[in-house]
Amino acid sequence: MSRTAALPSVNDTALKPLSKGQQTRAAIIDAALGLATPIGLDGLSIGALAEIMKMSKSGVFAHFGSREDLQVAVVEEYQRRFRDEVFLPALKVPRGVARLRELFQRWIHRTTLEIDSGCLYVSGAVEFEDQEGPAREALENAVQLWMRAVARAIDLARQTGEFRADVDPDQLTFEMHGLILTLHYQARFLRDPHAVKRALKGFDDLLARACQRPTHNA
Amino acid sequence: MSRTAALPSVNDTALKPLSKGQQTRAAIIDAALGLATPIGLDGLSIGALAEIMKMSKSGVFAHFGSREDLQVAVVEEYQRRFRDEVFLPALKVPRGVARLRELFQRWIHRTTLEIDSGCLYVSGAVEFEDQEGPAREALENAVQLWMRAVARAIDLARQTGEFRADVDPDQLTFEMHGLILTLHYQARFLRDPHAVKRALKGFDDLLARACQRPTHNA
DNA sequence: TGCAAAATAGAACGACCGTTCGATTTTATA
DNA sequence: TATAAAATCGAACGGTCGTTCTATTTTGCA
Repeated sequence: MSRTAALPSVNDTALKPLSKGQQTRAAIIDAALGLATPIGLDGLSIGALAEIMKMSKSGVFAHFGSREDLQVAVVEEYQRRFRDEVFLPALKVPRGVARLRELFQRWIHRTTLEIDSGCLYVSGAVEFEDQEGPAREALENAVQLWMRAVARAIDLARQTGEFRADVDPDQLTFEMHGLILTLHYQARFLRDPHAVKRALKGFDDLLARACQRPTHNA
Repeated sequence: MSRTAALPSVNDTALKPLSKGQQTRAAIIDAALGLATPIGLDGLSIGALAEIMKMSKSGVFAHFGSREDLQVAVVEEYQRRFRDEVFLPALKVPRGVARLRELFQRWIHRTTLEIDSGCLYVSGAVEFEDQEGPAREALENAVQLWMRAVARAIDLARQTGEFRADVDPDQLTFEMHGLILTLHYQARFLRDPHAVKRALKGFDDLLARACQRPTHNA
């Protein structure tokens, strides 16, 4: 309840050196993340988590009011890392196509790493499709925020004049998301070794289409 | 074990009018499909299934040697319906772009219906990413078969000369799959009302690109 | 119609789940 | 260092799960 929207940075390194409780809590969340990314948030069990942490079930449980709160904490930590690895570094690249390209490459790179570990934004979306509650809300907020960030980067590429004026940021975001999702699907489930190459090729085609001056219709 | 690859049609209507056991088995699978599409194959519980069927747990269980066999049966039934609704009808359309378009439209249509109910090829892929066994194999076989069917339809559109000669069927299949996956994601999880429109627009762009004569490089 | 075979029921099992509660240990502070 | 607070433990709870048994009922065929 205290920081649903704030999402303070990991690098906030406040002067206080973290109490014992806070640092075990952080360690639990870290372990939970490693457990939830392959199996999913639904498969996350407190018993298994306790075993990894070499703690009692109730000891782990006490750090979160409920399993649901644990799931929310895991989602927020995942979001934090995604933001730090993908979004923030890309802001250093000048706005326009260059930044969008950087954004997508980092997105691809992270997805590539997740071919072995799994992606919470994918598994979570499937698990919480029909299921309401705070965990779903946290997940949806995180994804929506990221989608809007991508659309904004596209819009900036249009404002710089690199993209055609009639490029629809939401449409292009949709198609980029599609490339990521099918990359994940083909590589992680179907074990297709060519998936990364295909996603990059697809993105190049999208860029070419968004840049090209209108040569013809249909 | 008896029909892993055969997958006999529902319309095989053999002369024998189905024994009592066979028809309750079919009814159970039907109910299981309705239960598994929203929740997933992992969430499929024999207890819940028994309640729906108004049978005892052991009564339901007896029709399948194990929960795993039940999952396989559900996947095969899902595959059968997908084939009957999407693939087979499209074969009546002449090969080429027309048939490919028919294929995709039916695919989209089915995905649209599944915005409320869920898709086994999506939820199953997530659930069985790291999990070996017959259920995963059945699922992977079904999806691979469908991917190959799409790629074949694309190749035929190339052979008719409608598509450029350098169009890569697997690449285009990859991108079409992406449109479907993000349609499912955006519509079912994020509840975006524009998702269908975006997927259709994306497909039109893919077609235009595959048809157009090489006007420039860059 | 009679009878073996098939289908279903019902109870019980061990395992794991999230959660609660009271006791105990560890931490942080005055 | 004493002491209140925070952290952790251990046992137990009710629940659901897949699965296994043994009866009992229902089916289908001679």
